[in-house]
Amino acid sequence: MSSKLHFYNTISRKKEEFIPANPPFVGMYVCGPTVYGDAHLGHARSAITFDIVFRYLKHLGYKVRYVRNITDVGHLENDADYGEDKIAKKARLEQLEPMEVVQYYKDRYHREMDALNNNRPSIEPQASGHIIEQIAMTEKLLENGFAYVSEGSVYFDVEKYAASHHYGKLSGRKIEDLQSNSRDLDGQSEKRSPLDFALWKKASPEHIMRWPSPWSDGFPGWHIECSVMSSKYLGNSFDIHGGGLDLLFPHHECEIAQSVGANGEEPVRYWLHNNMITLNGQKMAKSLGNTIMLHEFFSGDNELLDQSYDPLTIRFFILQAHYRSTLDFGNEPLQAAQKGYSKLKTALASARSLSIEWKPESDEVTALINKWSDECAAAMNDDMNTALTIATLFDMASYINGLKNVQEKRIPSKAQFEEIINIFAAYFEDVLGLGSESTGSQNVEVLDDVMDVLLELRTTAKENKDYGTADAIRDKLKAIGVTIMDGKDGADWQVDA
RNA sequence: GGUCGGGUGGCCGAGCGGUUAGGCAGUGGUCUGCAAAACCAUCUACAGCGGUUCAAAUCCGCUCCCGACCUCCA
Repeated sequence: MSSKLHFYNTISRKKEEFIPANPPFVGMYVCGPTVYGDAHLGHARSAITFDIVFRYLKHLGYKVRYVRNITDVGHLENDADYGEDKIAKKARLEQLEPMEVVQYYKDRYHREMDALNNNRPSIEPQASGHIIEQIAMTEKLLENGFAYVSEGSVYFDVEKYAASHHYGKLSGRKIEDLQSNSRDLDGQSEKRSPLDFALWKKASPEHIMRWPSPWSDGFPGWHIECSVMSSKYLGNSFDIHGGGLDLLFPHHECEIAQSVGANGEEPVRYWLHNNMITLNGQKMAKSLGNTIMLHEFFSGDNELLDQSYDPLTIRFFILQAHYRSTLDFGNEPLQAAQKGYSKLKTALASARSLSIEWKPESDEVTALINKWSDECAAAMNDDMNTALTIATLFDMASYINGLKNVQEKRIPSKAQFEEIINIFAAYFEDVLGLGSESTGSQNVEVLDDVMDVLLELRTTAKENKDYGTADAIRDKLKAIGVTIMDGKDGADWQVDA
């Protein structure tokens, strides 16, 4: 196998071979959620995308430290909400402590990400726990002459920085264009240039989330937490920075400017951005009011949804598209995903319990195994083309299912079949995270025994041509979500997704 | 307006110079007491118009649509 891992690096706009700075260690930072509301499908796509990076790098043998922040200090809002901290606003609305709101949504976020089978990051730092470091970095930027104090707030001086560095290198923006396009926002009089962004913001009197600083009682700016927490846990220069495409500008551009301005080092070697999920061709966003919350998918409780969807169906749906493409949501595609996913899951389960007459090892089967193994690796290595990996898994599933047919000639040896299962499981479960966790082993065993009893009764009924009873057993089980499948040698069953 | 990215068969989606992508749906079979599942076979494509090339969904140009960012956002 000759293919090597390549990522599309946003900053160079090309696929590049991934070579960590300090192998076998890899540092990855991903922009996490603002915990003042529930997660929607877009949050799921980002989390799943970088969970795949995390899992695949580990699969390749790297030691990965995955840092994903929790934003809990709030940021400025425009319009009527100008100057008000998002979390504080919500808190007043609900008469809760701000940190109580944070805790509530953080817990829900974790539960939903767990349900999607995302591995937890290695470190999940909160912005509120790094105020001291954010103040320190702001001081460093003031010292280095890239920031200025104005009315108790501190701003990054973009023009000053741009005189000696390339501001816009990530997003491909030109500073002249930005200047001519900038809009008039309130509070810009404090800034020397509309392009400047806040490092520290003085809190208005009604703003309850606030911390003391050398400049004012206030709160950190929007971008500084990521620069601070990534360098704290991964170093001034680290391998991978991930996030949604919508964060490219200004957020990630500002992160580069801040880090370079403070530390004099280019912070990130590979920039990875996942694309958006669209609904009727438009992206899902809070501001557009067309978001569907994750818990609504799980419960089906949204008028846009025909039914509820299993979290792993959502995961599969997302992985069937490449992470850099937009993915259009719909009930029909989601239902297609549900069936396809179920097919793969069932194929793996039946492979694990398959017993047929094995043949001696054959070159033909060995060639197949090598082909599948290479295809899976090549697909993942090519900028994580999970859609292609899944296509290979479908090939393997067809082969596995076909082994029961008498006309199948390519019967493997026992060892070869075990290798096939290992490859399938390595990608399906470990890399793509699509294996469903078996819950409560003891209950499962009891259920197995109970089902054996029922199937035995039904078989007896069938032998007596008592199809009424046989069908009644099948129908009633179907009604509670268990499907009976009659086969050549006995019946099989599965719990519906 | 500026800067990017798209338009693939009934639906979703890979591919980005020569090979069946794949899934779901449809059709015809096999199997089955019936069903389900599974397997086999099969049908719909590359927005339009030009150009480059032995060869273009894939490269170039134009046209028409659509989206993203520039503002909190995955």
